[in-house]
Order: sequence, then C-alpha cells, then structure tokens
Amino acid sequence: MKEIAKTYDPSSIEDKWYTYWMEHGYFKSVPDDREPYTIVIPPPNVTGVLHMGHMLNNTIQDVLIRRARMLGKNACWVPGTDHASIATEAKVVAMLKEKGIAKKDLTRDEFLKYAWEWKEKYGGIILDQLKKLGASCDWSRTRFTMEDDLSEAVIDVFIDLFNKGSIYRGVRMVNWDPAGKTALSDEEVIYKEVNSKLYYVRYAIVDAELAKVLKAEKSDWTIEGDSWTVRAGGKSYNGNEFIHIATVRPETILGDTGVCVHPDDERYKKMQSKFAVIPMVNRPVPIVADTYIDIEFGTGALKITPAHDINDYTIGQKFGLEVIDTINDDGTMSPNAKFYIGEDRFIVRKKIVKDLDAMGNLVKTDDYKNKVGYSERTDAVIEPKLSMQWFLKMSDISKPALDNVLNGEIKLIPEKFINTYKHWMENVHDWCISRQLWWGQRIPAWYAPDGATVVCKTEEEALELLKKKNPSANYSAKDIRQDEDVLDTWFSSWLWPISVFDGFKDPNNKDIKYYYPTNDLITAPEILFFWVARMIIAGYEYTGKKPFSNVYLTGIVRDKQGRKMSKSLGNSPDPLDLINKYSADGVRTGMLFSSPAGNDLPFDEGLCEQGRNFANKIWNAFRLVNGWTVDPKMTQSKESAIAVEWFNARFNEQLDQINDHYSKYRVSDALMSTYKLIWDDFCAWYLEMVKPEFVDGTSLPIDSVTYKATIANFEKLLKVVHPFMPFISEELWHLLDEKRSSDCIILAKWPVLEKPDATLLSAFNLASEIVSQLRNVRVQKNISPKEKLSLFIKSSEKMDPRFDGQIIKLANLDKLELSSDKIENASSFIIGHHEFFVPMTENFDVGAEKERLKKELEYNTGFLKSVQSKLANERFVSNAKPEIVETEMRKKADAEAKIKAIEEQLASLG
RNA sequence: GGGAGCUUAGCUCAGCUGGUUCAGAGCAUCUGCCUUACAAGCAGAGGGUCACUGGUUCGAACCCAGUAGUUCCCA
Repeated sequence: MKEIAKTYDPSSIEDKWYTYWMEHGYFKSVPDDREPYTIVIPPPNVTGVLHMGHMLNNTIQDVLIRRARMLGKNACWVPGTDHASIATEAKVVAMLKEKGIAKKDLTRDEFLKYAWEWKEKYGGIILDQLKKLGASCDWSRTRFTMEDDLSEAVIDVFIDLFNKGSIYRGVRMVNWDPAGKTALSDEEVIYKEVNSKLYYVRYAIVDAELAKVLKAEKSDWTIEGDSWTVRAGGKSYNGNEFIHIATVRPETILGDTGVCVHPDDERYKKMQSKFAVIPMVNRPVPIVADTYIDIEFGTGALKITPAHDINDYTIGQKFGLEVIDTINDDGTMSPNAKFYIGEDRFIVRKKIVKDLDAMGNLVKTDDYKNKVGYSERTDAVIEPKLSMQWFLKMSDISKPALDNVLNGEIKLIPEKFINTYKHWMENVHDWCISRQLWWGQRIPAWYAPDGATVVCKTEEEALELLKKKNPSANYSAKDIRQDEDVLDTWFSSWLWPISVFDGFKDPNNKDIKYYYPTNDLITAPEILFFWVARMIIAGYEYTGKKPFSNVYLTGIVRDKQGRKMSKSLGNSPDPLDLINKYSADGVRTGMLFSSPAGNDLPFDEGLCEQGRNFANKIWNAFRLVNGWTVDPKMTQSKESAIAVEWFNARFNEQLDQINDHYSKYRVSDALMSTYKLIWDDFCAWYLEMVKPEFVDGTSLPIDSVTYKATIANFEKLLKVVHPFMPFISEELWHLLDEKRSSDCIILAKWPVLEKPDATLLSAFNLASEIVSQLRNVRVQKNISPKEKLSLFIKSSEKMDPRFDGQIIKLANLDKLELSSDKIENASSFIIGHHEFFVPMTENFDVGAEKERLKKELEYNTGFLKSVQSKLANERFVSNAKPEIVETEMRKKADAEAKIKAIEEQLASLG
C-alpha cells in the first residue's frame, strides 16, 4: 500500500491520460465490422475561443461518444472548424489595420494570404482547448470548411444547383450590413426593441396638372400656417391641403416615391387621384390605395420608399412606383438623395427633422418603441437595400427535410422543437447565399462584357462556354471576369456531415458508406435553421439519406441574471480557468448537473464545485478500499455476503435506470442516477456495510471474497461514471489494478445488465429505513453514536431477517430481538406492519414521546378519514378500476392497524 | 402583429397512459458532529394551495377553457 493523497489532485492526472489516450490512438476510428456510432462536431468558428456553450455542447458529445465506445460500437467523433466569412474577415481587416494596412490597398490574393496566415495561427486554438475538456475526437480526421476538398464540394454543389435551376441571381431587397458592407441572410439579423421616435410629417397635396408642372420645372415652396404656396415655371400656385404621414426613418423621405392609404379610409378618399409633394426634393408622387394599410396605425397614410423597406418595395412594385436608392453601401446618403450627400444616415435623421421643422413640414414627434434589425456579426443597424445577389430557391428542395422530421425519421430532442421547425420550413424564404467578402469560396460565375453569364468551375471552361454563347465575340481570358463575391459560410457547413467523409469527392468511399448517415447531432437551438435544417436539406438532396438520426438541442448557457453568456457582455467565466479550479471532470459534471435537453442552463460555479466534490468522494472511496489488508484465510461473514449480494442487485436496478435515461437522451438524469449510485448506495451504504471494524487503533483485515467483490463493484462504477468523468475513472482504473497498462477504461466494456433480486432490494429498503429511524432516535434523544442501543421488534408479519446483522452494525446495536409485547420506557416507531422499540436506559421523556405519538395519530386518523370517504363514495367504487379500489382497501387496513398500534402505545405510556 | 413553449420547495429541475414509489431529486438552508476514506465530509431536520380562475371526472400537478407572468421563433 502506498501513500495516497487525502484530497484528489487532478492537475497532473488529466494531461497524463489525455496524452496516453492520444499516443495509443484510442480516439481513432477506421471502418470495420462493428456497428458505427458517429457524431460530427458542430464546427466552431476559427475566430472563436472556447466558451461555456461549447463546453456544454462538447461535454454532451463526449459523454455519448465515450459510452458508445464502451458499448462496443465503433465510435467516431469528427472534429473541425468553419471559416466564418464575416467574422474572420473582420478580424483580419482589424489586424491589418493595426499594422497600418488598409484592405482596399490589397489585392484579393494578398488579402487571402494574410487571412490564411491568421487562420493557421489562431484557427486551431479552440480545438486545443477541447482537448483540455477531455474531448475524445478522432483528431486525425480534423476538417476545415475552406480546405481544398471541402471548398471543391461547395463549388460543385453551387454549380449543380445552378444547373438544376435552383440557384438564381436577382435584384432583391436584402439585409445590408453597412459596417461589414455585405448582404446578410435573414437568419443573421437580430431584431431588438429600441426606443425610437415617430415623426409626423405633412406633404402638400397637389392635383395632377400641377404635379406635371412640378415634375418638369424647379419649384420654390413656402408653407405658412395651414396653407402652402409654390412658384414653378414662372407661375404661383397655392392650396391648403396636406397629407400627414408618420415615420421612424425621416431620412428616407428623400427616397419616397409614393404615399399609400387604405381604399376605405374616408379621410383620404378625395386625395386618391392626387399627388403628394415630397419636401426638400419637391417631388410629386402619386397617392395610391391598398388594403395593406392599417387605418389605425399612425395617420393611416404610409410613405413609400421602395428602395429602403421591404414592404414599401412590394407596394412599389404593385403600383409601378419609381425606385430611388438614396443610401450608399456604407450607410451614408448617396447623390440620389440630393441632400446631405456623404453624411451618415443617423446624423441625417437628426438634421432632416430640424430642416423639415424649419420649413413647416414637421407636425409632431412621439416616442415610439419598435424593433430594429442588427447585424449578428457587426452589430450595425441593418439597411434594407436593393442589390444584385445570388439566391437558392428553397421551396422544393426543402420538402424532404420537412417530411422526414414530421414523420420521425429524424428526431428532434426535445420534441417541442418540431413545431418551430415545421413553422420555419413551411414559410421558408429563398436563401441569399452571396456575401460581398473575399474570405470564402468565390462564386463560380463568369461574366462577359455583353452581360452573358455562365456558371462553371474554371476560367477556361467559362471562356469556352461564353464563346459558345456568342461565337462572334472573340473573347479572351482578360475580357471575362469572375463574380467578386463569396458564398455564405453556411453554404459550406450545410454539407459538413457529407463532406467530412469526402462524400462529394468520392461518393462511394469506405468512410462515407460506413459512417453516413451519422447518429447524433448535438447543437444549440439557435442554429436550428441556420444549420440543422439546411444540413437535412443537403443530406436528402445529395445522398438521398438523412445526415443524422437524432438532433439533440442543448440549452443556452446563461448567467445568474438570465442573460446569455457572451464575450461582449463579459459575463462568461473562462472555461479553462474553471477547469484549472475544479478539474475537467468537475466542470463536465457541473455543466451536466442542470442541463436537461433544450432547457437553458443558468450557470452556477457551485455546480462545478459539486462536480469537484464528487471526484473527491470517489477518490476517497478508493483510499478506503486501498487501505484494507486482506486476510486470505478469513472466511466471508454472512453480513458481508448479503451486502455484496445487495449491492449487485442495487447496481443492476440503477444501471437499468441509467441505460433508460441514455436511451431518452436524458443525460443529466443519467448523471444524477450515477451520482447517487456512487455516493449514496456505494459509499454511504455498501462500503459502510463491508468496512472492517477498527479495533485498538488498527483496522481489522478483510476477507478476500468481499475484497474482490468490492474491487469488482468499484470497477463497474468507474465504467459507468467514465463518460462523465473520464480522467479520474481512468486513473483509479489503473490504481485498482496496477498490472493494467494498455488495458484502459476508455476501451472497457459497459456493464451488462442482470436482473436484480427484488426481494433483496425491498428487504434492504426496510433495513435502511430502520437504521435511519434509529439514527433519528439518537439525534432526538441526544444519544452518542458510540453508545450501544437495543432494538425490539413487534410484528404481525414476518420480517426478512437477512439484514439483521447489518442493522446491528450500522446502527451500533447490542441487541436486535423480536418481541411479542410492547416495551416499557422505550422510544418507538412504526414502519409498515412492524413496530420498533428502543428502550431508554435513562431520562426517558414520557411527555415528549406522547406528544410525538399524538401527532402521528392525528396524521393517520386524517389519512384514514380521507381513504374511508373515498371508499364510502359509491361512484368511486363502481367507476374506478378494481385494482385501484383494492389498494384503497389496503390503505384503509394499514392505517387502521397503525392507528391501533399508536393508540396502544399511548395507552401503555399512561 | 402571428405562432410555439414554460410557470411544481429559496435555486435548478423530474413527475410516462388522471388513482401509494403523488407531492419528489440535487443544490442551498438549519441543527449536531474534525466518529481513523472523505469538513471538498458524516448524521438528522425544516421547507410547496403544483401561477390564477373556472370546467370535465368518483378522483386533477397531469385533461379542457380563460386570465396573468415569462421565454423563444417568425414578421
């Protein structure tokens, strides 16, 4: 026996075993004849560092992978990262700026060189951090969404979808990020409620004739009171008719090309054939009528700016209104605005309000709450903007993805996400897949000077195809140009489950055939549409099969105030600090203690502490067992034998439970069952039962049968806890048997379930209840645990005697006897049909005992009453199922017996 | 504005087809213990009108309707 530290110190142990597992290739998977179990990692983004969300997510993946490995499956967890177009490009631009280099001064190739350098330097950080957590990924399979093979797959898919007619290019209203200067998909826009102002502005109303003049001539307006005067074409006109509009974006007024009212709105009926004049630019625009308008909202008259609002765009199209784009790519006013050119849209908002007020057009200003879209990546306010982009038509391609989730072929866990998924898939919008960036796969489209477009893989092909299109134009390579834009990062990651196995490059290769469809995908609900839905779409489109069978959606890790943990809020603890403080095992269990699928996890460091304490508990259980000396000549006592037998039954009962939790992906319940099995059943009960006694300062020896059984039990527990706590379980696995070297727990077989002996379990339950009651008596009567007590049992039913010896040991009794009579001067308690008496040698407080019994009597009479009234109800007896009635009868009999016993007891106390 | 979910002990959550494993677990709290594995521990205890209101039923935390609060998704 060697000296073992009193407190578990994980610091050297964790790195030691991780290195050992890696060196021996235990995480590696190659196809063989075993059943595969596959997970592809949700690729973290190369700009990222490990945050609490990753910790949770990857812990769950590792738990599932490790258990699958122990179940004898060929477990394969494929790691990797994605290139994160916008985020990475922003990082690289910032880095270059620090060096004094502006992106616009670089060529595309020069920029990409810097970007790759950056990626090589920082892109792997997050994967290294996962190793600290214990993640058992097959690192030899690490992929990156922008590596050559995966990029080629992206390009091929683009070309294929284009050829199938699913990809088109068109001018659409997109979410424009003026800071990132790129279009975003709908999913990358975050709507936040903000305090804005609603500005009421009035536009002068003119008739068609005057409108014609105003269109042709410069005009000069003055507004006084409620009337207006205009000079145009050398003439003067006046009137007093206005239409009032309400807007939160007055800077867009310069791009207004219409005003819309409800056709039934009496206030505006007579204006419907007339024109409104946009102030400052003095543009007469038609007043149109459409039922889209909400009469109640604002003034009931809506200004129409087709270039800068999606709804306005739709109305504009319907009525053939002009489109005037007044905002530049960077969010400043364009020359089309005619005023404030080059100034930022938010500064202009303030200025134009002032100017409109000075001219007499501003009526009033109200406070107003509305939702504004922000860029997920740059946090800039999204500018709806018309631009030429590439789109993927989603309606047809997404059908199988919807059907196969609804029919259960792919399961979402928890199921509540099916509703959300269905709603999204049924209202799916076309996917804007082009981004005005350089970091990413460049769109394989080529343009000829005459505007002809072809989509193909190389410049040579493009030239060929363009020549074919227009044989008379003798194009050379320098006449044609490739599209400047790259594809959305999700357009890479939607192929991930296929492309990581080279399913595009080589569709019949061994890996893809063996590992695909993968088993489980573990991810956050926030990317259900971004990513999960699209992977399912791509899976069916390109393999005809689902990409995975189960999608486990984790919760979001929040701080105590319920805020999502994020870098920008600075409310997230550094996971590596946590690991240093509480060990990887501790943090893993801490994360899982309170994280049922799909429920948010209000993170509490206390949970990691609980995890660390659990590791220490296991460690000390080992210290105890390790300190025993075995006497080979000693025979096993009856008491130890029954303890071993019981633990075996209990273990199997709990293993059944744990397996069941896993099968339902109730990972935190599986952990809790494991926790209680080890802490309560093994440490608190089993070890106490078999522990040799201490006599004269030394521990007595233990017999070899019990010892071996205890080691075997310990090993089974280590296996069960291994997926949660890989490091300490591996360490103890080797300490328990030092001959083991390459025989590691990571490869050990998950325990096989045996049918537990139910009678033994219930006998133990009674015994443990008796022990608890006896401890309770000690506390109540202030009797030291060292003082021996006697126990007498009066019972109308035979009591299973198998645990008598253990009751004596655990409750420190000198006597356990059956008695046909009540015992005088004794503390008593009742369990089932058994009455128990503990004689008090001194200071027996009759009054207190009577008080206690009276309370118990009161409770039981009340209980009996409720049962009786139930049974007295004729409708209950005739309607309820017979077995229910039967249990009620039994309850009645039990209660009556109990009451009788208490009454007798009270009587005997006088 | 449209849709979905949630509300059970101080906190985080279980609670399957309505009925003795129906009011549970872990943590936290309180009380007593440094009892030779563990104070990162041991023993014990307290704590809830199952959001509210009504309905269905012999019987409701569970089914139905409404109300309130809350979260998420979509626009």
